[in-house]
Amino acid sequence: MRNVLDVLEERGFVEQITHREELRELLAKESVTFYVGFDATAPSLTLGHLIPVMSMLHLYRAGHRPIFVMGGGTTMIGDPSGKSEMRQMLAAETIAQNIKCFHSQFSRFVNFEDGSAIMVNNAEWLLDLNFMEFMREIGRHFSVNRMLSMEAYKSRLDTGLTFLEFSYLLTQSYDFLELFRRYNCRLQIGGNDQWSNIIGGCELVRKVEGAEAYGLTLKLLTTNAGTKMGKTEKGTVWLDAERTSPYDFYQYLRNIDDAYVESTLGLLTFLPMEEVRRLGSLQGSEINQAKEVLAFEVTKFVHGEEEAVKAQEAAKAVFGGGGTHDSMPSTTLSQALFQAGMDILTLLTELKLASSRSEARRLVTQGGITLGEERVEDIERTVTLEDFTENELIVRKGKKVYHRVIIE
RNA sequence: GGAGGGAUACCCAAGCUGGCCAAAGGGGGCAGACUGUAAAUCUGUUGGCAACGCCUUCACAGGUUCGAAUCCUGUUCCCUCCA
Repeated sequence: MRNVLDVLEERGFVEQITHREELRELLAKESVTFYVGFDATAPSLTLGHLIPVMSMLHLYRAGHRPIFVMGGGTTMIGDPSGKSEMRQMLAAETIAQNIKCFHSQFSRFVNFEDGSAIMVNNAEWLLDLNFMEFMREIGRHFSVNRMLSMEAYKSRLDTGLTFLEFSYLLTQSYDFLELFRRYNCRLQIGGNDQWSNIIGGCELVRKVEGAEAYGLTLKLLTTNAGTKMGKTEKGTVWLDAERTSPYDFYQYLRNIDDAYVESTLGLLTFLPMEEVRRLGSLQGSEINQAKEVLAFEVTKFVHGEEEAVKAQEAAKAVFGGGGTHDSMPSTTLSQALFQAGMDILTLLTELKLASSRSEARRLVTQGGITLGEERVEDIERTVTLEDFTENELIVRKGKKVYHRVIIE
């Protein structure tokens, strides 16, 4: 059997590793407990979280034990890494609620029942810490001189950094120590922006416990604009179907840049690498096949096969020949509303295709709105029952946003 | 605690000798052309509305003025230097 570390590297997960060879040997000879921390700042995971989750699953399937650490305690502080401003602190109840949501989402991927995977909240040990004890036991191991030279803090030095944020490194490092003590956790994985926090933890475990602890950082999923993947103009791509429909989720991946198809396939699917490379090497419009595979596979993984098939069929119906499909976003409106006719601006705002009448006006004026096959050119255009075919009307905004209006 | 600097639309950032400012420029977004439901490029657009006008915006609350993002006062927050 192949070494998981090789698998992770081949699939493009790994950015940096501490003690690579040692870690590789360890992973080969025994079941290793490892952890990834998640900040519970929202009630759902996002597409971006899928990278750490996938890396965890590769390890999980190779027989290692993952700990999903919920940042119930650290979320109350806010990590300054990679952020230009201090994060807003969340209320404890909100965090607790978010953690519940995370738990149910993770449960789809791993089994917490049989102990092969663990979920804990670091609030358990962080909230009751005694400051003086903490400083004497933990604080003494950290050099401020070194911390100040870290990339994570440098950028904040001129814009301002509170001590609360500065000590984030200590609290996260302490997590690792605590997890080592509780579960013999030996490896911490995180995004590359976590590198300094991770090293902090490794070193702390080594200093205090004299044990071998390792760290590994993951590539951050980014689009070519440099923005974090999974963050779109309309906000975040969520894994929760209520927040991002399977159709939109599918479409997001279906529309990914050519340049990222291969790497994303490696990271977000379990397809064999030969297949990933084959799909990634497709040229010209051929690569659309690869995008379909990518979108389908990931949607299937997150929402299940049934939803994935529906999303795919809906996409094909829409983009293939102007057909319609049940999975297409739709809105049902009363027939009475169209009896006298509804003006196009009202309809667009009603369907949330435009956030204001001004925006709707702009869209129409610029030729961005199509009703069925007809491009709307007049902002005075009124939509009546005659525009519907079998009680349906497809409203299109731009090239890709389709919305089905159903009357009853 | 003392001295100084700052707060502008989604973000960055001009304006700050008062009217020509719904506010330059860039980024981002949206739309159009091209295309492959891609990228790059080009074009338009980007506070709201009963829309050639009106309303609400330039940290917050007041004031001066015919008129304020621009001047004055107070408040809050942030930064820098000194202690």
